[in-house]
Amino acid sequence: MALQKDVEEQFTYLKKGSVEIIQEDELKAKLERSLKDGRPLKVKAGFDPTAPDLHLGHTVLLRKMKHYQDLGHEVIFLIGDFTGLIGDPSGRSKTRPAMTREEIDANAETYKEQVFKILDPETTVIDFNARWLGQLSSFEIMKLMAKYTVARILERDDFANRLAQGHPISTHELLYPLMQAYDSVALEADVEMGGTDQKFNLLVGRDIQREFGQLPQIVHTMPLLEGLGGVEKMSKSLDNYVGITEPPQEIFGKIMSISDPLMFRYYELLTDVPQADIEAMREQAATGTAHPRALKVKLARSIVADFWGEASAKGAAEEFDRIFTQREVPTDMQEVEIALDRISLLDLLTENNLLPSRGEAKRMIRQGGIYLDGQRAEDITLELELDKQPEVVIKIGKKRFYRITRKQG
RNA sequence: GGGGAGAUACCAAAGUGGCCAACUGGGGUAGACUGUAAAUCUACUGUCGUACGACUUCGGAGGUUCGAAUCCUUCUCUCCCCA
Repeated sequence: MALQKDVEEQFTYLKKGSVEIIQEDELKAKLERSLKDGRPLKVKAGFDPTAPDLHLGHTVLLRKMKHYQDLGHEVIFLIGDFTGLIGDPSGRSKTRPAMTREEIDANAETYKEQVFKILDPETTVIDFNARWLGQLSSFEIMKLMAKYTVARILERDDFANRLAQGHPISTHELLYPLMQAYDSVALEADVEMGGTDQKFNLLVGRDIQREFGQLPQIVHTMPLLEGLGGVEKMSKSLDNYVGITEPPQEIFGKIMSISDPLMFRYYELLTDVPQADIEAMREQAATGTAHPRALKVKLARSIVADFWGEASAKGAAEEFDRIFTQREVPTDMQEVEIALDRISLLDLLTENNLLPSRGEAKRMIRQGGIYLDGQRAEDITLELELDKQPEVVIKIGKKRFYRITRKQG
């Protein structure tokens, strides 16, 4: 397919949205050669198996990987099952807990199911680095370690910071960049992609490949997507993420809750809307010719459509409007069945894990955060009479709805 | 190997025998205002009881004391300096 496209055209397509390509002229040269020999480039990106669910942050990178595929290159989705045993120190101020074999396997499976929402299932190669890292003898590891110096490893931001702040660094963590670099050797990667936080690791890959007599890979970094709060990067552990398998309604709602500045950032990284159009929207929002809310709706729809299709996106938008603009009850909500005729509100909330403790539930009621069929619950001692009223809709906070029903039989 | 410092709730960080369920900041949650935006304001943020209150928490284990996050012993972990 696109191996016919000329080099400049490919390069422009690949560069869009990227933070850095090291070195640009080397990439062009590689594209040139690939075109001449009819041999696709090997593009590698490693994924840590800690997050069983992909979120929008990952899709920034995946979208770019897809671009390589669009051009006919070979994309290798590398699951770091071996390095996951170490725990990537990237962006961490603490040592990441190592995972068990079982956890890694389970997570890897989940990954495979999800990446194909973005990547082409026909051409994507999925690999595991335990395949070669697990085979290395301690002698070979020593030889690998001999190829790099402690000072250079400690240059890395994460390590330098942790050292400066007196946080512990375990010795095995120092090996992480070398292991990842060796992946590139084993795969003979032409390009390695990653978030900007990966820059150091990716660069080590170049050095180590050179040591092994290979042409150094191109380092291609993408921005890190900010999480819903807009400050920290999107991550599962911070719970500020939008998972790509989440239901349309959830995704839509989460996107609607982001701030305006963040919305434009998301436009840049999560849609194919051209940069010029984004700037125009920014202008319109600032001058009041367009309501920011409308722009956000458009963004939310676009993202939902990526994973669930246009129809679901439309449905999600309508549902959102119904609940939050017209303040009606959602059409679908989680059901909770109760096998009692009477139950106190507190028991209901805590025994079904709607809230973590009775104290929390009381607090919510006192603060006016609990609604029953649209009526604010004022009384902590309130009892529901399910024998008289077998169905009641309970709203917790702004966004959580449950349908409570009397269990029959 | 030697010497010193430290481990407090989600994070940071006070507290060094009773006034400590533990200052303060951040984060989070709820409410007001809104566009489920931002900013702002208010409240809450260990468990249990409607509540006066009770109970369990300050790295682990043991001890001293009427009483311990605070003192002692020991264990685990971390950082710094010297070699």
